Amino acid sequence: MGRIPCCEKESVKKGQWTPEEDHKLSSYIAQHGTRNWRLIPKNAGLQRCGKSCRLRWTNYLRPDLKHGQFSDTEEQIIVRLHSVLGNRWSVIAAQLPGRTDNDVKNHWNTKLKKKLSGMGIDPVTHKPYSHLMAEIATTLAPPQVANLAEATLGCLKDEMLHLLTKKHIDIQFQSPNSHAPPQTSPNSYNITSKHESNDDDDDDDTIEKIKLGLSRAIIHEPHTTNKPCWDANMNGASSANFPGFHYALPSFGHESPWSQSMCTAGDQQPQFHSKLPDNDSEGEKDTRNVSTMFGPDCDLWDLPSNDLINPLV
DNA sequence: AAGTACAACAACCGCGGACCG
DNA sequence: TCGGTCCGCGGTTGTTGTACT
Repeated sequence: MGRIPCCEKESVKKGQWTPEEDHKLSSYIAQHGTRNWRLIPKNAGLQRCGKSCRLRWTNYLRPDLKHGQFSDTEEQIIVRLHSVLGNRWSVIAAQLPGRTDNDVKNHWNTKLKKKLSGMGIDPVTHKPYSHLMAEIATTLAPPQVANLAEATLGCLKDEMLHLLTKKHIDIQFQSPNSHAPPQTSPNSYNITSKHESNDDDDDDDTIEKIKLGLSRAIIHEPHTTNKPCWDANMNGASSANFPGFHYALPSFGHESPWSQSMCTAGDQQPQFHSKLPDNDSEGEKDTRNVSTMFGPDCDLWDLPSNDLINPLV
């Protein structure tokens, strides 16, 4: 025996709600409350599924909802809670008055995930990508590590070029030995890009410089110590993308962070920091060590109990 | 001005747990 | 204890608005 449908699918309307429907639903709920969602659409004169009514009310019509932009403080709370709770949007939303789980989820998927990725932080684990790569590397045999490293370089390079040039990119790896397959640890790379237009010389100069810089960065991992130098100074460019909240990204001199971590796997824990908001002041933010907040043994990242609006179970 | 790509938001869907008789 | 029903959650898809070419 299957699950019975929540409503008769044929007779219910779907899609965007009209102002008239909103008014009907709001008026009915103002008078009768939200008991029994199944009956609400029928009694309110709506050709909608009860589920759809509930969603419309909880996500949009409820009078206590905030509809504006998320503040920096709200974003910080989401990131911090997500690092511990994962995708438990309803629990996270419970800490943000006026925000719904749908709001939080959408904001995470459209903005915060990208911000973290842009900072070199994996939005799923909240660890630096370099750290993840190091963890993966410890589980693989050296040849597999080499292949993984090369594949990752390719992905990163593609994405960086795409972001930087916003033009069609066609990248070719070329080994100095033309007979050798590209995956055999090339000593040099030749990056070429196809542009859809050549009418802007200045723009192309810039792009060429970017490509050259990337090529150099990819080719050489020279002259630095094996120890990553985690940047305790929070003024890096990456954090500028996330005002009010800072993961300190590792600084490896001229090396790519992940490649350095591959060489120093298990060697040193990153010491990254986060600026957290004062309870009320947006302007003044204290700095705490995130290793205690995001580490495996963190106690809900030292969050003072009065930071939480609702108890977390 | 038109077409395209992308971002943001709104809504839907299916599942699982809670509740109740 | 069990089955039926309802509600809430999280993932996914659809729609709209905006920027860019």
